[in-house]
Amino acid sequence: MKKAILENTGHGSLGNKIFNILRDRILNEEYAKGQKLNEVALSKELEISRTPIREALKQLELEGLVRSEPNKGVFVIGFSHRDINDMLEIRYVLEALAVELAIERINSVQLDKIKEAYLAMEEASKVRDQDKFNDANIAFHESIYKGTQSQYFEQLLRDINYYIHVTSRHSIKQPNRLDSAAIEHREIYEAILAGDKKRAVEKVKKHIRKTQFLVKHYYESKDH
Amino acid sequence: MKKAILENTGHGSLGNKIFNILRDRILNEEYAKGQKLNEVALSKELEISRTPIREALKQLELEGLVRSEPNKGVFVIGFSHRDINDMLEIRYVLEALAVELAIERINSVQLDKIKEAYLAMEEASKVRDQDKFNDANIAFHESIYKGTQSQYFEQLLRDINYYIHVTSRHSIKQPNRLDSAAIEHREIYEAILAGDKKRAVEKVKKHIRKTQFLVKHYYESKDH
DNA sequence: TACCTCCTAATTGTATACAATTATAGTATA
DNA sequence: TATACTATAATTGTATACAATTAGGAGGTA
Repeated sequence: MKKAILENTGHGSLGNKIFNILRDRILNEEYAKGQKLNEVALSKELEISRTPIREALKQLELEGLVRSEPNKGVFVIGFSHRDINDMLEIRYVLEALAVELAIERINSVQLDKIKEAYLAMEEASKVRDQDKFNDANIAFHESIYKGTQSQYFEQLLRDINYYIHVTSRHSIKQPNRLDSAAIEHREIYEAILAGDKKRAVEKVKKHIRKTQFLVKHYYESKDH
Repeated sequence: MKKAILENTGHGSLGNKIFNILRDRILNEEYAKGQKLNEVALSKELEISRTPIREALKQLELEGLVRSEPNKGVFVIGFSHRDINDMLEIRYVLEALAVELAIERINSVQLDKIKEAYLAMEEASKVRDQDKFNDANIAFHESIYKGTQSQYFEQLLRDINYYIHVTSRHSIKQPNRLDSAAIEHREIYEAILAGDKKRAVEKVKKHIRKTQFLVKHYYESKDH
């Protein structure tokens, strides 16, 4: 019964599945800030042993979503609007760097995937399919990360992007945003294809700043 | 007998100690690239159970130093000179961003620690104490990271900095580098103290670029 | 009441046992 | 010889048992 929760959740070991579940819970603020994540309670709830739970908690700790106090337990750190904004600032500089490296190093397969993702975004934009658009959006950026041919870079940006995406996905759900976002991605793709670093960096920066502005605006309007 | 290896190695749980040991081994290239890290072999060598070993391997995986194949094991990824340079590029943009944020947010305690670290560097430079200089250097930068008041930022930059420090520490061991490095840090500190973002960013960038140049030069001369 | 001490229960840390998967080697077959 | 199959060993994944540490409360004392 309860195990259904595990079935549609990522692939790989139980630990990874639990990690995905807990990460989403934290990013969706289902746990209060500072709340302790009890191992046996979680293992009972999810009907598995403590071992995969501990694996997942370790992973969350390294992602910076919980902090672990020796012999005491792990506690939810949570995040503020400022944290989200900081993440976007980090993403701003790193995406710009990534696209520069990608232009130098990307191969044709990865380039095709960018194009594919961009076309999917354009299509999703036309039919107003937010979910499809989001998936294509993620695929677009991850293809750029892969293009850097840097394992570390790829992983780093994927994590940051996921964090931002989950925490601020509501703020981007604006129907008329899809069209402009599609255009922005097209511009980025074309600059990469042309091997024009300067233009690519400029377009990426413009895109991230726009996203940042929307997120910020969303939270400010929510606070008042 | 063998347990002596664990005694001077970090604090906290066994898993963390093992993590530190294995990370240093990988960064010091004591394991060949692609080599498999066998859990029972490691647990026998270090005379502990598999549990802390697995913890450490998980941590290494998230740091991007090993990759894990389901039901097969974890394998050393290793790193190239290009990886080190990529790290320095990432550090270049992130340190610049960090110092900007730090100027906005830093408190007096953290500011004092920067000053303290800078003075220690100057002293170490005078007496040509490389180890003391390195420690102070790390403390200096980590105080800036803390000044951002961003848990995530702090952790991210600490990891990157450690990676760079361990992999390229030989290249920076140049006695006459100490003096100029001390001056560079002094300039950074003074700019932070004055709250001059523009100048601080400029000085940080100059400092990282210089480090990057030395590391690059070192590896290029080693290759030929 | 306030504070200390001790005891017990709860919780985390580590070791071991068991299950599931994968690698290896040997044999049979074409 | 080369290939496919099978049995066995080795290895990882998960569960459970045990050890060490911490939290919380009962009871005593000033």
